[in-house]
Amino acid sequence: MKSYKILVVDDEEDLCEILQFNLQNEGFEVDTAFSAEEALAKNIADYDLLLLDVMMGPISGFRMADTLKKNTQTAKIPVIFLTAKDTENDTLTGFTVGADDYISKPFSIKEVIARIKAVLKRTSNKNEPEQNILKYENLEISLQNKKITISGKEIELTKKEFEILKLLLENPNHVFSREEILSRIWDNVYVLDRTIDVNITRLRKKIEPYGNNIITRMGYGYCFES
Amino acid sequence: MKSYKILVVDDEEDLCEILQFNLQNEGFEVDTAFSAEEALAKNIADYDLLLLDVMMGPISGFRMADTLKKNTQTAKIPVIFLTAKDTENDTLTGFTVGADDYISKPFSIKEVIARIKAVLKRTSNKNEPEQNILKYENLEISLQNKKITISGKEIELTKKEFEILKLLLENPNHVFSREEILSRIWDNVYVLDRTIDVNITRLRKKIEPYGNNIITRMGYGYCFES
DNA sequence: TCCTTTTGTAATAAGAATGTAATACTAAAT
DNA sequence: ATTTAGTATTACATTCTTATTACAAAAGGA
Repeated sequence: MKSYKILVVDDEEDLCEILQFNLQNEGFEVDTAFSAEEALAKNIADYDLLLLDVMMGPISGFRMADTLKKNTQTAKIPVIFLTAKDTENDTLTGFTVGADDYISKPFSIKEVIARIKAVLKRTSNKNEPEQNILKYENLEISLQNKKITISGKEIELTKKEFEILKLLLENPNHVFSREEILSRIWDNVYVLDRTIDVNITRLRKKIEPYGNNIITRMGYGYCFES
Repeated sequence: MKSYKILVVDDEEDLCEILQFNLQNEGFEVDTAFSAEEALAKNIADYDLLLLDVMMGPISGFRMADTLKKNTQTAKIPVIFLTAKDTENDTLTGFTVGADDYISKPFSIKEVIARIKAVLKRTSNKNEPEQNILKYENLEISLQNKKITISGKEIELTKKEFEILKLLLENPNHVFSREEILSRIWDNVYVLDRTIDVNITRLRKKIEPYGNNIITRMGYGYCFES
């Protein structure tokens, strides 16, 4: 069984060592960094989990996590924050940045280990079945599958049909002009407006009985009406 | 002023009643359900806010909220979780599921009411941050929908009718000459002045009882009088 | 490559929106 | 009062917009 790699980032060097020692004892691979800058110099994508101190140096743990969340390669790496500050406000900020857990100092090593294991367990499951599903009544559209089901029955849509339905369903009751649909879904915009009509017709037919939810707004365009 | 509809879901029936009684006293409309299943049987989309117990029956409040967030019709309804468990872990799940607030039992009714009002205030701005709605009394015109409603009842307008109403309503009490209306709404200006009259007539008829608000200024044009 | 599927186009049909003209009103002006 | 200019209303004609169909052209897979 592959061992997990953990990066500990904290400006208290003693604490880093203590954590490193104990976590290695638990079978994790552990690296440490004493500042966000030092951490960011490493290849973060290699790690399976980050332990970030909130209060340190010029770049706080929050800001560091924020940065990582914006990078596709590191966005999904679970983060546990370590902090002495225990105000609600901080807790909240941590969450908005996508913290997977939050540990207040002082903490027991046992607690840290338990949390780490919990987070790893949770996220290892999560990585796969990323359920991006849009629903309207019995109409479910799965963004990862590019498939839709109606009352559980699978319906095959072509790419264009799918994209149109997705666009409309993401903004129910919003009227999209043909120009808007074209520019959002087509790469080359050199197709006729009538093309949209045809695709709408095809889509409507396939998603019965929800075809009627795609409404024509004469002179304006189309919208999905809920 | 319309009162907000709140759904309370908790397996402690006593608590439900207490909340219902107190919230009704505050002027809310309140329904209760004693399980997620019971709640889901209702038309959730009707409610303006949900109070969800975390720990109940086979479907937890978290899972219920999760389900709702995936449905276009219910995704934007604010959720406040009620829980006896005050562990950080639960708090976390609550946020990821899109909780708008989080109240730990035991709580004071005053606190609950305050939180509800805060959340409603926050989200009521958010729900239609698209100031795409023009209003005059019970006449609402939604710019993204290209639709209008009168006392909640939907009225179908044609494009020209809609554009005229929009123009007038955006500038109440301003008299627009036929020339001005033409140049603003018509692409080719090669139509007769009388065309406006006809469109005004049609519009007036459709927006009863607000037809009379579109005033004729003899020799000048039309305006919407408020 | 051949075959299948997707996608775009063109032609036509259907339907809705809009414009026009004829006529009836209405309010101001003489 | 009568006239007149401006407006309302109606029915009808026209024009626009969309729906539908069949077919052609790309795009993709085996």
